[in-house]
Amino acid sequence: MATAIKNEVVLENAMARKLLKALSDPLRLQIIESLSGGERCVCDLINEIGLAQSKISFHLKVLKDAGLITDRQTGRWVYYQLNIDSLNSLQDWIELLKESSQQPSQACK
Amino acid sequence: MATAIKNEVVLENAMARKLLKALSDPLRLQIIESLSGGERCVCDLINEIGLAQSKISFHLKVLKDAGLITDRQTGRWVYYQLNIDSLNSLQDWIELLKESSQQPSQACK
DNA sequence: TCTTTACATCAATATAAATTGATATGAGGA
DNA sequence: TCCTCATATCAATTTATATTGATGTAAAGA
Repeated sequence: MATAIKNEVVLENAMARKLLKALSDPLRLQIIESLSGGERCVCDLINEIGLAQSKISFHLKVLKDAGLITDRQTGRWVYYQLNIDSLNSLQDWIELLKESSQQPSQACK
Repeated sequence: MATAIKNEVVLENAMARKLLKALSDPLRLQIIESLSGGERCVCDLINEIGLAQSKISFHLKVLKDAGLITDRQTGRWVYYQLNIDSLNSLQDWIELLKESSQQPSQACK
């Protein structure tokens, strides 16, 4: 495999790692699923999910640090949105995984 | 939304949750990436990854319980393989997330 | 039947991550 | 300027998860 391509794959893996970690918490998934309907401000998320504000803020930060969501401030409100690019990367990563995964093993002996 | 479709989405979410959780550990990702090259027996995984056997076994179990991999025993060897169906589900789930995620929020006031 | 090999499981411990309740920040309005 | 509201951050604690080293199991060969 050419070095350039190999580096790409390694990068892709590192990114996937971050994204998957961020997606591994049930509350964060609730947030993600809520944002999948479109941009939301924190106050709406708090109402929708019905949990402590500090909790929501904490998890929003995790998601943002991973690059899964972006934010935009308007006055006192902060609006969050899913970052489509990150979702595409994740899909690409999965696609790569599938590619030659069905090849049979050589028998151990 | 029709009940049948809604239930499907809920199911999809529950499955995604399990898969993402299983994928959230770096060692498990190493295993997954190794298996992305094709079926492997545990002994090969241990050599490739270079870590304690009990550790590998533990994480293989987590991955298997989540449905991400399948196993097949032949004599004393157990071969693991990625489960393509689970990867497809995950891709579908991501696809659904993307669908209407770029809709703008209504302003808070 | 005894031994070895490949793998799984378990109990104890270590590590990492989430929750809680309180406080901080910074924008806007009175 | 002072107050309120929306959100972020923090330290202490709780809870969840991974690691370790030892032991168990089942297949195969001597």
